This record gives sequence, C-alpha cells and structure tokens, in this order.
Amino acid sequence: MPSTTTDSDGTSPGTGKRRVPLSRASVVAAGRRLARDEGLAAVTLRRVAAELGVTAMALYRHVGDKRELLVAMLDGVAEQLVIPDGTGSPSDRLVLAFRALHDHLTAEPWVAEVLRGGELFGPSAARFVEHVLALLAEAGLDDEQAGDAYWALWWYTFGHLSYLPALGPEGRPARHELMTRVRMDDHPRLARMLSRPPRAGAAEDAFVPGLRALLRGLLAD
Amino acid sequence: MPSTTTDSDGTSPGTGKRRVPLSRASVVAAGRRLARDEGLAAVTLRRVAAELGVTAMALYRHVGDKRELLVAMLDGVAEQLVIPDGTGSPSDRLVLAFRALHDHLTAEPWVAEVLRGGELFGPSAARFVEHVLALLAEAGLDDEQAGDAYWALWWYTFGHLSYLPALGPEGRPARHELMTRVRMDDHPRLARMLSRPPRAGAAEDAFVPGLRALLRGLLAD
DNA sequence: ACCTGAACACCGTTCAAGT
DNA sequence: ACCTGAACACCGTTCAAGT
Repeated sequence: MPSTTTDSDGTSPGTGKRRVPLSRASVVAAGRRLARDEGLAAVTLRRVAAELGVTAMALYRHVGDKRELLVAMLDGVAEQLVIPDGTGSPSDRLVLAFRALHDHLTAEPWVAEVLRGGELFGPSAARFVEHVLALLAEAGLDDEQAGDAYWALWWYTFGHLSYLPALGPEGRPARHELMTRVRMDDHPRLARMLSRPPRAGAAEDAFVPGLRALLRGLLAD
Repeated sequence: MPSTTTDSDGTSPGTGKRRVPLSRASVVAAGRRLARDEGLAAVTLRRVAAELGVTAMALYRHVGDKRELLVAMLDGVAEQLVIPDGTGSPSDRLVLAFRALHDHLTAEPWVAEVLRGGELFGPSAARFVEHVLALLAEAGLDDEQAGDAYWALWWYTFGHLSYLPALGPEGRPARHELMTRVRMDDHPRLARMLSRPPRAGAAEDAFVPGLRALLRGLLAD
C-alpha cells in the first residue's frame, strides 16, 4: 500500500527489492546520511526505515531503540576523527587536537545536537580524551587538574559548536528579531556587536584565539 | 468530558471553574512551573493547557506557537537575573557577573535546553551582555576583541551548563555504560578520570577556575 | 472575543501475526 | 529469524463550530 502512495523517498526504494539484507551497519549508515543531508530532525525511525525500503518496526531488530541508533551514529563520527600531532609544545599540540575536533564536528553539525541530548560520547572518542589528558600531564598538570582542564576545554569547544548556527547565516532572522525587540539606546555596545557586519567565518576564526587564551590560563602555574 | 476522565493534574483543575481568565502571563507562568517541576519535556501545549484547566487550542490565542512560549519563558528567567557588581578589577567583576549567570541558570536547568534550541536570548538578557561588554572595554579591549571575548566566555559557560547533567548523578548510568564499552587498558588516564570519585559539586567548583583561566588569557595583551 | 471538538500529519514503541 | 500491520499513547497545529 505505501509503496504506491509515498513518492518522496527518491533513493533506494523504487528499485523494487532490496539488495542488502538490512544490517545494523546499514541502518546506522542510513541514519548518518539522513542527518547529514536533511538534519537531525529528519532522523526518525520511520524515515530511516523508508530510506532502506523497510518498515520502522524492522529497525528494532538491529538497534534496540532510537537512542542506541544515535549513539552508534555518534561513534561512527568519532571513529573517523584523525588526531594530528606535532613536535611543538604541549599547548601547541593541544591546539592542534582541538582544532581537528572542531573542524571534524563542524562538518557534521548534527553531532553537537546529539551530544546535547546528554550523551557523553561513544567509545571511539576515548582515543581523543586519552590523547588530551596525556598532553595535559606532559604540560605538568596532575590527574585532577588535567581532568578539570579537559572539561574546561570541552565546554568551550562544545559551546562554540552549539552556537555556530545561531551566529551563522541561519541565525540571521533570530538576531534581527532580537534587535527590533531590545531597546538598543540603552545597550549601545550590544547594538554595535549585533550590527557589526559578521565577517565571513568570524565564529570559526574566533575559536582558536579563545582556545589559546583558555590554554594559556589553564597551563600557567 | 476530560474533566471527569483525567486525574493526573492535581493543581488548578478540580476546583471546577477557573478563577483567572487566562492571560499570556498565566500561560508563561504555567510553562515555567511545569519546566521547573517536571523538566522541559513536560512542557507540551497540551500539558500546559491542562495545568490551566483549558484545552491546548486555547493557548494559541495568547502565545502564537510553542517557540514563542519558550522564548517568553526564557525572558522571564533573564528578567530575574540580578547582576552583582563590585569595586575590584574588571576581571574580578567579570567573574562575579558570570558566576551569577551560572548560578541563576543552574537553578533552572531547562533554560540551557531551550538555548540549545537555537535561541540567542530574550530582550531581558541584553542587560547582561551590555554589562559584560562594558567591563571588557574597561579592561582595554576594542569592540571587536570584546565581541570575540564575550562569545568565548559564553561558549565556556553554556558548554558547562549543558554538561552538568552528564557529569552529575543523573549521568551516572551513561558514564557506567561507557566504562564497560571502552577498552580501559588502552586508556589509563580516561579510566582514572571516569573512576575518580566525583567529589561533590566538582563540576560547579571547576567552573570558576576555568573561567578565571579563560579571562586571564583573554585579557592578557 | 474567547474557547472547544474533531481532525491532520506526524512521533517512538509494543505486540500479535505473517513468511 | 526476520519482517509487517495495526494499534497505543503521544506530539504541534489548523479550522470550523460553538457561546
């Protein structure tokens, strides 16, 4: 019945029978494709299933529930992260690591959204955390200091990723609405900040200086 | 019909007729009460309406749509923020301001969730931004530097607020699940970080030192 | 003017049933 | 073993109808 009524799923269905017999990997891959192409909101079990030419209930045989699907998607991203390293100071190498993380996650914005859902991270992200903790130790921090510093760096990075949409072109209407509702006479500096032409990639360019500033403060005794 | 079948709304309904004739303010107040007591997920138009002894559709006369309700709730919180100030250095006064913001928002965790939805903030938050920008200027930053510094401070604060649930007792199951799935032999430092007894209020206590570190880096020429 | 009832197009999830 | 159909208990939102 739905095969004749639905017409908005232009990819795999239409070929009639499925080639591959539906595995956990294919479900997760379909989820990632959907998230990348149409945003996290498009990742519903029904949509993912449709993408695979199958009903939503068939997915439960492979993923448990939706949360598990999202975590699996997350872990796929973490797995693909390449952590660059160098021969400079621990601080320089930390900048390198976090910039790589930042760029990697910026390329797939839905990841920040899932992380906001409360997930710490998948197992594959452990590599990154371990790498950062080792560099912080090399810089002279003890276990507890390194732990706190790791979280500070992550909060900064995560906050940045979360606010990219609001600062980018997508956030224009919200910023405009705000400017009309705030009495700008009483807030001259805010008015200047909001009205300043948002130079291309300003938010991205601001990330590294802020990161360096945070590191300078964290690593200073 | 629903007045006899529903029995889970213990507050206003049950008194029979409503006292107050349903205003925008009462709708927003009901939303905040619900968010505070049962979390943001409980704030559905149907639940808010039930709380007021009314149908969901009645709300549309007063709030436009759900997003508008959430922004109005947000603005109520911002309005109640008291920004303390002192006579110390700009840096100390910035710590004072952000700590007040942090404590205020920690008390109502749903706010961070709404902000994650992409809202910059409501008009009432303009006071805070203006205050911070003025202090950054006093510390010697020009408009552009102050703008970047403001965002760095906000990213840090927002990231912290977003991760509080994951680090607190609520996040225990997720942390535990993670520890079982990661090969901890390969990640000794991560293992130590996750297994360390999370001292009471560790995340809260880590906020201010990280904030000071960030400020030190941002205000250094 | 203000509110309601019924409906629409969605969700995640369960469960008995098919092959 | 693997998938489907139908159903349940929800969402936000629209629209004609009531008072």
